[in-house]
Amino acid sequence: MELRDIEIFLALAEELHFGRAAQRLHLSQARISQSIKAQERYYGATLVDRANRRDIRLTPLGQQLHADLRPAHRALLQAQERARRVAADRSGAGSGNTF
Amino acid sequence: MELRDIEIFLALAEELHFGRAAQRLHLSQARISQSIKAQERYYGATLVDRANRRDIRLTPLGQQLHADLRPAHRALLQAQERARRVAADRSGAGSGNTF
DNA sequence: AATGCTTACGGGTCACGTAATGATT
DNA sequence: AATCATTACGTGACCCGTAAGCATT
Repeated sequence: MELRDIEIFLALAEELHFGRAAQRLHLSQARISQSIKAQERYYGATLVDRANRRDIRLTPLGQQLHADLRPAHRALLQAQERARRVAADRSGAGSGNTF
Repeated sequence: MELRDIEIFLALAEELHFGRAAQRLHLSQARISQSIKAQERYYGATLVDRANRRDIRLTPLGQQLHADLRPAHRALLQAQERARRVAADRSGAGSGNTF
């Protein structure tokens, strides 16, 4: 269970469509399916209800997971982005040297 | 940059010692070094100050990153754990069936 | 038959350990 | 020389795409 899988789940949860989730992440449809399947094994329950082929839906567990995971993932990205920005500022402009 | 790297950084930030961080995660010392080096490339700055061999220290950027990353990572783990718990409850006890 | 998810299969990448090297006390 | 971090190198694992399969409209 790595960050990439979490991003795949979040994309699917928001697109509610394997193909569009794949497009959004520049991945194959198969990869989305593989990852979701693995995550469902990991959690021990289905996250996505594939009843209709027209539009899939999240199970209650999937909805809960999405609600919990999204802000946490966002916070993680922001922490990284902030660090990169600070690093760029330090090395680029500033007082003229690095220490 | 995946979850495992973040965990390695967090362990090192708290242990302030490559060997102990390795023990804590059941990894080799070399792996810690490799991962931290990769992350420093990723962020474009040093995160750890290796001045003294006795005890290493986080750079200011490293401290900031740790402060930001730790709660985000914690939230992520909790989201996963909560989902697993719910899944276990649903399949185990309950009203007697799954739908 | 067209659309869309899944399964099978193969390859390139990389996480990781072991071993060797380097630096500091 | 003992301790601790880094570098070199090889291997097993897994991410991912392509292709084939299966189900629904």
